[in-house]
Amino acid sequence: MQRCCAPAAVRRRDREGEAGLFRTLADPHRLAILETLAAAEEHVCVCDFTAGLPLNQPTVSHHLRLLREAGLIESERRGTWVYYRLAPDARARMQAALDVVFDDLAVDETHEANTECCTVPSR
Amino acid sequence: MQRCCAPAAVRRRDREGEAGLFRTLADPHRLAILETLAAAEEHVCVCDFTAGLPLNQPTVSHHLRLLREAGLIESERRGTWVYYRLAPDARARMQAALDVVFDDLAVDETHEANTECCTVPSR
DNA sequence: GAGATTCATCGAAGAATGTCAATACAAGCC
DNA sequence: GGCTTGTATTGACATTCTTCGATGAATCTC
Repeated sequence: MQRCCAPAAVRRRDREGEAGLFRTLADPHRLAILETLAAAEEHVCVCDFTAGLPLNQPTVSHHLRLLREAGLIESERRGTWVYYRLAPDARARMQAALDVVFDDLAVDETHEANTECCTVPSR
Repeated sequence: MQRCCAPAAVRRRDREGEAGLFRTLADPHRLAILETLAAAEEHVCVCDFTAGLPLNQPTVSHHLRLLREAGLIESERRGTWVYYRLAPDARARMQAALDVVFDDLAVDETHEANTECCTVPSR
């Protein structure tokens, strides 16, 4: 009787934070905002997003809030206008989230002895 | 009368595909599956996921289907068991999606003349 | 063939999300 | 002060997502 596979493969670390970061990027309009901010040399006015995106103003504000709460962008008020810019570590944090998933780091911290695995056919 | 900012900042390219990829990673259990497959040397049996994740079997199957439909993982049946592995280009595709957002490439393809920008205060 | 096991699919319930109209808040101007 | 403009928040609705029980499909053993 053999196991179907290596006994304890499944990683069980909590990836809620990384999943939340990816969820923040899981909307094309938020990607457009991030892409705009990443390409902009200066801060970008909210009014540019309300004018440039096919969304109403409250929806734009909603997406900006989600990005801000995720720590990916930062805001600054200048008089009547509010300007947004990419957070300095935005890209690094997204890259780190990706690396956590695809790099085989931290080997012994997440395994669990899965002693009731299936058996393998003769094949 | 001055503009509040550079006239045509907002990117308007369709990022539905990239957003869909990020949405696929926007769940901690799917991240655990990907992380497991990335760390595994061999293919991983579905039974390992149903045993190792705090989810019922139909839910595990659902997540595997989403990952498979996104092209991030591949399946292979061996007799009764089904084995999954990371798609060869999975990481590269996620990296490309990230780069599209944060790299300032393809400068002239996405701008739109936003001629009705706000004005800037004297400051 | 019948029965058992593994995995996928279906259908439904609850939660989360995207969107917008209405409204509130903040700042500048008269 | 009141008025106007830019932005944020609230409340509601429709859609999507996560989850699970029930069921179906595929394969193996007897």
